[in-house]
Amino acid sequence: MHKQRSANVTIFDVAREAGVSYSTVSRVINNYEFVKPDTQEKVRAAMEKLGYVANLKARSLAGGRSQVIGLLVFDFENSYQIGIIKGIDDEASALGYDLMLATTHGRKERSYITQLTNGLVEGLLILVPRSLDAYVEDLQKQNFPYVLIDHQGISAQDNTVNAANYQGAYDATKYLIDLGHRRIGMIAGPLDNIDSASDRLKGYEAAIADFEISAAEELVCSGDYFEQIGADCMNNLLALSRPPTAVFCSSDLLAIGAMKAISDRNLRVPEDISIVGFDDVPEASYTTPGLTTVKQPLNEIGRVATRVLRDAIESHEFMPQQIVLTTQLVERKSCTAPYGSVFYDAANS
Amino acid sequence: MHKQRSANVTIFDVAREAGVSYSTVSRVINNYEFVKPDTQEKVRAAMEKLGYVANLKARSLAGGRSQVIGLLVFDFENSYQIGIIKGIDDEASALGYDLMLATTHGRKERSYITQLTNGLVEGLLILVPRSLDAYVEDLQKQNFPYVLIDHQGISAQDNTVNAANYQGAYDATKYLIDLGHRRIGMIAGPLDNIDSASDRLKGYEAAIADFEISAAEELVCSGDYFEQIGADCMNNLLALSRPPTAVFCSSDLLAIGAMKAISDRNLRVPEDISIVGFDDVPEASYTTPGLTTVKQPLNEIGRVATRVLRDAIESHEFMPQQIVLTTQLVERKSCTAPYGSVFYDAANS
DNA sequence: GTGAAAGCGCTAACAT
DNA sequence: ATGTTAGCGCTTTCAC
Repeated sequence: MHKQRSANVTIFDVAREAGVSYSTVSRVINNYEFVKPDTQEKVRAAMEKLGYVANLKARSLAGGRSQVIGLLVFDFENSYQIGIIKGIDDEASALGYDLMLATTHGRKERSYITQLTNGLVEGLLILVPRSLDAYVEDLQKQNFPYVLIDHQGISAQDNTVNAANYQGAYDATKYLIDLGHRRIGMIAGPLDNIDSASDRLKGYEAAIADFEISAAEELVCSGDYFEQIGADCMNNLLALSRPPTAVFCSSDLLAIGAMKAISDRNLRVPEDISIVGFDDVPEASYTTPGLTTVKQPLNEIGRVATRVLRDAIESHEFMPQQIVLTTQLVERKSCTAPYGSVFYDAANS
Repeated sequence: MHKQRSANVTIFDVAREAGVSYSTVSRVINNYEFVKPDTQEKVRAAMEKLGYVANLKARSLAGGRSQVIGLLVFDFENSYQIGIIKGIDDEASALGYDLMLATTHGRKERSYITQLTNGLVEGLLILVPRSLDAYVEDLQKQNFPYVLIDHQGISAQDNTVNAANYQGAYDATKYLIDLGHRRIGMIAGPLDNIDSASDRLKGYEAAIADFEISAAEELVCSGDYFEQIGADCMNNLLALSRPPTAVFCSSDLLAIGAMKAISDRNLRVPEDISIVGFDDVPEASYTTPGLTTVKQPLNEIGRVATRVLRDAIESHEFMPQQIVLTTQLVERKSCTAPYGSVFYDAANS
C-alpha cells in the first residue's frame, strides 16, 4: 500500500535550526556574497544536519534557475544519435545541468514543447534530423534558447552544430579517386528533407567534378539512412551494365547494407568493390572487412552543442553561432585499388 | 543579446477570458466532475484561444502531479541499455509521462537522487547494473516509488524486472551440449557485483552438472562485460592444454571480443570453436559469422518496468513486484557440432 | 456549481 | 549584513 512519504525539510526548517530568517538561508544557497562567514557557517551546518536538499520546482517557479535543459530527439533508432547524446550527457553533467529527455514520438509536438519551455527547462537541444516543425519558429519568436544539432537551421538566428558533411564526403570521394577508382557510385541517403544527406552528395559531386571523373546519374541512389536501403541501392548499382568499382555511402548503416548485398552476390569487398561509409558508429568496426568510413566527432558534437546552449542561456550578450566540426577519414579494410575487380574493365571501357 | 521572453499565458488569463474564477479553470483542467458543461465549454474555448499550456512546476508544487518519472542510468556504454531505454521511452510516452534522464556519473549520487525525488519526479526507474548505493535504502524508507531494472534488489520490498538470466544461460549451454560439445568454456562477466552475471554462471553450471559434462575451473573466466575482456579470456582459454570446443559468453560484447581473438589466431568460428553470446544487441547481427545468442527482450523489459512504476505511483494498494521476462535463443551462424574442430580430440581425450 | 483564500518552497526586491 | 514581504502558477479546502 501507499504509505505517506516523509515530509521534506524545507528552507524554513533550516532557517529555524540555524536561527536566521529563511531569506538568509536562500542567500547562502545561492552564494550571495554579502553574508557574514559565521552566518554562512551556521546555515551550512543546519543544512547538513537536516539533510536539506533544494526543491527545484519551487526554486524555478520563484524565478530562480532550474538548471535543467531539454533534449529533444526524434527516436533512438540510429546509433549515431547515441554518440551525440552521450556527449551531451557528459557535458551537461560537467556544467551542472540536468537533462530532460523528450522524444517527439510524432505526437502533437508543439504544445508539448511549449510545456517544456514553459517552465521545466531553461533551453532546448534539438536532435531531429528532418524538416523542422513549427515549434522552432515559436522558440525563435520567444527568444527561448535552443540549439539545432545535425541540422542547418532555417535562419541565421539559429544556433547550429554540424559535422563537416560536405568536406567529409569530398575527402572520402577523393580517397577513392586516389586509390585509382574512376567509376564511383554513391548511396546518398534521404535527400528530400535532410541537410546532412544533401551536403554529403554535394561533396561527392564536387570531388567527381574536380578530378574530372565520369559522372552519371545512374551512379547515385537515394532513400533513407538505413541498412535495407543500402542493400537495395547496391543491388541497383550492381545491375548496371557498368557497375562502379567503388561506392561511397552516406551512412555506415547504408554501407553495411551494401556490403551484405555484395556478399550475397558472392562478390568481395574490397577486391571487387570498395566501400566507404559515413559516421563511424560502433557497428563500423564489427563488420568483416572493417568499414573505412568518415568519422563524425559524435561525442564532441554533443559536447559543443551543450556548451553553446549553456552560453545562450547564461550569457547576456550572446550571438547566434553556427559551428561546423571537422570529420576524419578512418581507414579500415573495405577499400583497395580497383585493378583486381571483376568490374574493372567495364568501368574503364 | 538576451531579449525578454514573452509572458506566458496563465490560468488567470484563461479565467478572465472565459469570465470565470481561476479555480474553476483549474477544475476543468483537472477534470473535476461537477462543473457545468457550458462552463467547461467556455473555459476550453478560452484555453484554446489563448494557447494555454499548464506550468508543470507550479502544478506539482501546489500538490498536483508532475507526470514525470526519473530514469537513472549508469552510462551509455553498453548498447543493451539503449534497447531498454527505448522501451521505457515508448511506454512512458504512451502512459503520459515525461522522462527525466539522470546519469550517475559517479558523482555524489545520494543528494542528487534526493533532489530528483524531492520534487521533480514522481518515481524512479533505476538501471544501474552494479551494486546499489545507499540511496536505494533512502527511497525505500521514504516509500518513494522506484523499480530496479536488471538487478535483483536487496529485499522483497523492491520492485524489480529482469530477464531470465539463469534459464537463458542454461538453455544456451544445453544447446551447445545438444550439438555434441563436451568441453564448454564460459566467459562469465563481472561476477563480483552484478547479479545478472552470476545468475548466468549458475545457469551454465547447472546445465554442465545436469548433463554430466566434465566441469573445470579453468574453463570459466571473468572480468567485465566488454570486448577487451572477451578477447583476453578467449586467449586464456586457447592457451589451455585442452581448449574448449565451445564457449558461452555472458554478453554479446564479450562474444565479439572472443571471436576477434579466435580469428587473430587463424582459427575459425564455428568450425574450431562455437560461440554463444547473451543479450542480442544490434551488433550481434553484424559480426561474421552472425552471432548465435540469448535474446533478452530489451524493449519489453523497459516497457514492463515503466508500467510497474506507473502502478506503484498511481495505485493505492500496490504490492511490490518481482518480474522475470523469458529469454530466447537466437540461432545464427556461430555454432556447429565439434567434430571438425582442431580441438576435438584434445577435448575428448 | 463556483468563487475566495490559503498555501506549496522558494527568489528577489525592499527595508532596515 | 540580514529580516520582511510579495509573488511565481497552481491545487485545494472552505464558503456561499
